[in-house]
Parts: sequence; C-alpha cells; structure tokens
Amino acid sequence: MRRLILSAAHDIFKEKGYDGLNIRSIAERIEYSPATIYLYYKDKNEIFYALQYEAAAAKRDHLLPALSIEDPWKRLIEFGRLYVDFGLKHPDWYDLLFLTRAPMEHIENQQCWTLGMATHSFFVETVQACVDARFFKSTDTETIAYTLWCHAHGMVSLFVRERMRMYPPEVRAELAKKSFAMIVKMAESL
Amino acid sequence: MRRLILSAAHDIFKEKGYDGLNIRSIAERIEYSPATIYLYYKDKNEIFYALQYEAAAAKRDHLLPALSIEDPWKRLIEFGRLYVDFGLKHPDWYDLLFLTRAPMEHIENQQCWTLGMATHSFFVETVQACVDARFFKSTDTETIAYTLWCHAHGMVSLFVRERMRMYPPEVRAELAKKSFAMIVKMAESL
DNA sequence: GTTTTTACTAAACACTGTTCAGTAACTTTG
DNA sequence: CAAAGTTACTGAACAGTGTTTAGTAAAAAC
Repeated sequence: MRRLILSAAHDIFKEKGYDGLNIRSIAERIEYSPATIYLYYKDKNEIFYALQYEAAAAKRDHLLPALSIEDPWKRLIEFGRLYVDFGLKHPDWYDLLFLTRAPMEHIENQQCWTLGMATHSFFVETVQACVDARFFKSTDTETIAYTLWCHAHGMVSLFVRERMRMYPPEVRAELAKKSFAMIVKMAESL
Repeated sequence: MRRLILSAAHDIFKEKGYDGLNIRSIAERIEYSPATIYLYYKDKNEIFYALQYEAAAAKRDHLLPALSIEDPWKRLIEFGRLYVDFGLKHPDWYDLLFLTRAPMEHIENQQCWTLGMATHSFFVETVQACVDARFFKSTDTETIAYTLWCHAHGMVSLFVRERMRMYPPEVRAELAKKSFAMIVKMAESL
C-alpha cells in the first residue's frame, strides 16, 4: 500500500510538478479516501521524504557512468558534467533534492540522506584522488570539492528557479556548457 | 494605503519569514479586513513583487560600497564578497530574490527586475573592465561573469536552503570564506 | 456465534487565497 | 436640503489545502 501511494505520488509529481501534488489528488488516483493515506504515511512530509529518496536514486543512477572511469581527473570532469546534466534534464528532481525549503528537519535520519551522502562522498573522494595524484597545487580537498560543487549547483539552481531571464532561452544551455569548460580550465590551474 | 499594507507585509516577513506571511496576518496587523487588501493589490503575488523590490533595494544598498572602488579587479572582489555577505546575513531577502519559486511570470515588467538588472549590469561591467585591463587571459566577459556568479550563488543557496548539513555549523562560514578566496585565486589565472 | 481486529471512509476542522453582495459614510447634484 | 451617486470598507462565503476523529463494515480469532 505504501508502494501504491508513493507510486501515485511519483506519477503526479512527474505530471503536474510540486504544486500539483496534494493528498487529495493522490487519494483520487489510487481510488481511496484521503484519510486512508494517513494510515500509511504520518503526513505529507513523509511522502516528500520518500519522493526525495526517489530523486536521490535517480540522481545516483544518472551519475553512475562516471564511477567506472579510472583516471581521477577525467572521472571528476565527467561527474560534474553529469551532475549538471541531471539538473538541467530533471529540474523537478533537482529542485526536490536541493532547492525545496520544506522538510529538512529530520532528513538526516532518512534513507535519502544516506544515499545523497554516498554520492557526495564519491565526489569528494574523486577530488581527493586528484589531490593525491598532484593534479592541483592546492591540497585542500574539502575547499576544492565545495568550490566545484558551488559552481555546479549555482548553474543548475539559477536555471531551475528561472533566474536566467536576462539570457535568451536558446543561449542558456550553451552558456552553461561554456561555464563548465571554464571552471574545468580554472581548476586545472588550481 | 498601499504603503501601509506593504510596510506590514515587510514587518511580518522579517519576523515570521515567508511562511508566516499571509493575507489575514497583514489585514490583522493594519486592522482592516482581508478583503480590503484586495482593493489595493490585485493578489498576493503583487505584494510579493513589491517585497522583492524591497529585497532588491536592500541588496543594492549592501553592494553600494563596492561601487566607489576604482581598481576594477579590487572592485570585482569586493562586489563578490559583499554579494555573498548579503546572502549569508539576509537569507530571507536572498531567498525572495533568487530562490522563491512563485511569481516569476511577469517579473520583467516589475521595478524589481529593473533594479536587479542594474545591479547585475554593474557586475558585468566590472568584469568587462577587468577584461579590458587584461586581468584575464580569456576575453569572454559573459562567461566569466556567469561563472563567478554561479559560484557565489551556489554558495549562498546551499547555505540558505540548508544543504550544508554535512559540514558542522561552525565551519560553514569559514568554508565559504576559503572557497571565495579559492575562486578569486582561480580567476586570477583565468 | 460472539468478539476482536483490520481496513477504510464521511464528515468535519483549521487554515489558506479570493470574491461578492451589501453597507455606511461622504460627495455631488438638482 | 433632499436625492442620487461615489467611495471605502467588510461579513460572509467559496474553493482549495493538510489533517483528525468518530464510526462502519468486513474479516479474523476465539
């Protein structure tokens, strides 16, 4: 039953986005009363957590191809490229993971957090591998990882939350590509 | 009357944040009925636009000290520093300006947009001045500006939307500082 | 066959944004 | 001055949220 509810929530989220998702629409889709949902999920936040987990899993799957790249520098680049690609292709998922205000209070206890942290750790480890291989002059792995992440996240969130209106729609993706290339260049001389 | 409503909205927003702000709470504070508000503002979005303008003005004021710096490179650095500083000090304003999903549809017509664009133009012009002064090897002003903006915005939004839980609270500001220094270093060799 | 447990829901509550019919006071007009 | 019109405002409602509670019908256990 939990699966049924979550699956319906998933579908509605994909169809109508965040705003179109509400308890009554889920209930209608699974042909149960709204009250029934509360027998299986404490509140709407819990459904959100579960959806965030789906998003985290989708993100992990999207990044998976980078895992198998031997060379740490190439792996880092591909990881970053795929990260941005995921955000641009699945703005709703990205939004849910990194831009939603709502339910962060006890997220640390959730599977979603574990999954997200695993992906993040992989990223940091790749940066560490680059540091170990003397790809950078700097050895401050944490700051390097954070800096690169900020840039990628900044790009995606400006896009997702539509703060790129000063650029015509058709140049936005191109600009993101150029900026990504630029940060790679910058990182090379770090 | 419009001023009265907006001033109340402003206060409530500062006190209770985005979520505590609703029509009835504004009405209560100014001691009018909720319906009255609709005589002066079309809907809640219009009040939002007005608040966004306040936020944009607050941001401009915060960045003002950078304007008078002669040296373009120093000006750019100080501008960036103040930008991040504004975001960390006034997360609610920053949120309203760059992270709120809601009312972006017709924002281009709003004063807020004009004000925000002016600030943004100043930023791009400063980058252009650096390019003209051969501070960078690259001459792609647009991409440089966008890249720097993405990094700053990424830092602030990860902070504002509380996606830095993997770092202990006390290191977050420090990490931001280090990352800012790092992007400056990176930009120097751009 | 009676009792207990399970699975579910209708109806309500409290809270949103928003609208509309109506009212009381002030202004204009004959 | 009285009638008509205009202005400023509101009570009450509507529709849409998340959520709770009392109750019911069916299945399971005894």
